[in-house]
Amino acid sequence: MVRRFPFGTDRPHTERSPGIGLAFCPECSIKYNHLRQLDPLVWEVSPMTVSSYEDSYLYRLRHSAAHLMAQALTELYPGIKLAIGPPIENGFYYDVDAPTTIREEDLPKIEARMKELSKLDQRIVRIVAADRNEARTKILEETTLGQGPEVAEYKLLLLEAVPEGEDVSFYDQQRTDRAGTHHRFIDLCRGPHVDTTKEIKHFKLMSIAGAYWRGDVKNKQLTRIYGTAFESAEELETYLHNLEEAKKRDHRILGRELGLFMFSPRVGTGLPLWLPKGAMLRDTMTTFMKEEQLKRGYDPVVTPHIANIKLYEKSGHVITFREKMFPFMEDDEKETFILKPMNCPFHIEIYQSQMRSYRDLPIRYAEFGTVYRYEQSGEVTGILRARGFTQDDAHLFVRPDQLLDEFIGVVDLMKTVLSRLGLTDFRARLGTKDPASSKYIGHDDNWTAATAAIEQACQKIGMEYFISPGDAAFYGPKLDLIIKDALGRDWQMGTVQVDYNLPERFELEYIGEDSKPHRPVMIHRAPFGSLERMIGLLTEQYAGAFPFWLAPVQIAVLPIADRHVEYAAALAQSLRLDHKYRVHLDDRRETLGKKIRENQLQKIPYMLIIGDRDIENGTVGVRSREDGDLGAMPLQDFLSKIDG
RNA sequence: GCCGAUGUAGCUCAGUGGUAGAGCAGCUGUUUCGUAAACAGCAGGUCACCGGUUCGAAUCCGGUCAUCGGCUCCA
Repeated sequence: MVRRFPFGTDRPHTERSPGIGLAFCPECSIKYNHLRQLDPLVWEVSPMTVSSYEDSYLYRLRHSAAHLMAQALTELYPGIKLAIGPPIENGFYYDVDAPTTIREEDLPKIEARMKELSKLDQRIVRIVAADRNEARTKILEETTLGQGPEVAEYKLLLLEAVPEGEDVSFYDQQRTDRAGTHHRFIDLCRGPHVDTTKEIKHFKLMSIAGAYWRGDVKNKQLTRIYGTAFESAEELETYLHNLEEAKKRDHRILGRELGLFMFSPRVGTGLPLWLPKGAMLRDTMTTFMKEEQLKRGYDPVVTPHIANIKLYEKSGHVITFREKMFPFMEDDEKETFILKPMNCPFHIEIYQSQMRSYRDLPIRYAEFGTVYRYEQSGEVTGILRARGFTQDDAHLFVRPDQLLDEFIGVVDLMKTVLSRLGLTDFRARLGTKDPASSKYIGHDDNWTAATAAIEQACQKIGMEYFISPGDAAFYGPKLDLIIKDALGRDWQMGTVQVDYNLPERFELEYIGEDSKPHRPVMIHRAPFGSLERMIGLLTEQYAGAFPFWLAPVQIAVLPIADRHVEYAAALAQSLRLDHKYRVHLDDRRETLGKKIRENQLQKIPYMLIIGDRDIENGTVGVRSREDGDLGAMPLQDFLSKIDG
């Protein structure tokens, strides 16, 4: 691909490796990797995609920024143990085991030292060890920079993890000062890096966090320092600005501003209270889903919020999730009850309440079931991760020969739902069993069959997915829809799970054509995932400006003066009763300007302004959320406008 | 649960050892208005909570709780 760029809008970012620069097209906001310069104005380029971020200059720059930070940390905190420091989606981090606590107030100091080190124009040189022994010696003698072998603790562990036959490389940041003394900072690293520290100019250290060595909670917790780096000051500035803007879209802020939901410490962590407008939103979404499900042959059921614990002992949930359940309701003399953490066992009970024939299947039980899970304190995040939430749950009991079609039907429903909600930016994740873990129940044969069913269904319906080992439910593999929030964090939304194991545990049966008992397969599914998480995410996606069909208030009627209130009230009531719109009458004695401002900030799709002229002519003054004042029009014209 | 940060009026925030502040919101009055904030007045806080240091603490120290950013986890 050859593309011509206006002079000055592109640039090779490193003279020493001209083949891998980056170009930016300002008109189309697309970044390109430039492959080759054909003449002064023309580069051969390829569009930069997510998968090639790893090959980009930016990726190397951030990786080098992590090393630069490690160098500063090594100087400022003698005895610090370096672990790993990779580039990540929006920057980089380095995990360290520091001799003293590093606080956020220390970041400016570290940043300042990085700036100095950057300016020293240290050459970054790749060194490949001849063999493992030499690598080991280098780690112990050179990367420790005379601080003693103990600072190499994590690097030695990393060396063991380098696959046999792969080069073991080091990157050395070296310079010679005016007195002629040679300085170096050498770190075990696969690379690649930029050529000199001077290239690392536009960076910022963002935050400090704890992170377990190798991501395992049983290991020591290290200190992780996050930073970001860009190729230009403008890009860094834009990134930081966008981050601030994204925070304004945070569902927790909009939830309060728009009157959707609230939390109260007197109620409890992670237990949302739904306010009138939020409750309206829930109703609209629930109604939509119920209608879709009725079209597709689901049967509604309703089950209690608590149950005898024995039910969950049988399902296997108590053993796996005891610590994540709300405290049990115990009475030594009587039964023990628990708040339900999920709905499956109830639907299984309903299935088992009578003999099922092969002719009855598939059976699809749907319920908006509110469940309670005692998430760890640090895990609760507004309504995206609450301790009480409502799943748009259903369980399908199907014959093995129906599994594929039923699974496809569910994926089709999910696609319908996503498209109706206007969510286009999602990924599908196939969570499979991690062979190394012992948390999974059931025979391998079942797991293989279930996983194959999902893959087959996805292929048939053209759903692209990526495989994530270890992300299965404990009873079966699953296909999850992953969507990002305003801050770019991934959230699991809708889910479909194929389950051979609970039917076995509960000894579910149906009588086949051959008059013999057979075992059904279960599909667990929730297209939204939960109402709470989906509403939180939609709030961020739309920045609170919900599409007309979802908006809790669709139309605000604004009388200009007291004498218009009666007419406006009648109009509002007619819109409610005759046209089934959700209408708010703003009859406060405020100026029109103020009412317009406030209803606009409430992101109401349409305002109808009523004054003398409108009453006289039978018109309404229409103001749209997106396009502002549309002027006066006959009511009928407004109605046909919003109907279309 | 762990690491780091934050907690002052309903909201957004100022106040670094000496009598708690502003804007918006609220209330009262005036204004009756044509497309993003009328005007005036009033009221509102155990400075998250508990303990300590001090003649004196919103401010310094310790603990607890909640929230935020991560880590781990997510049936």
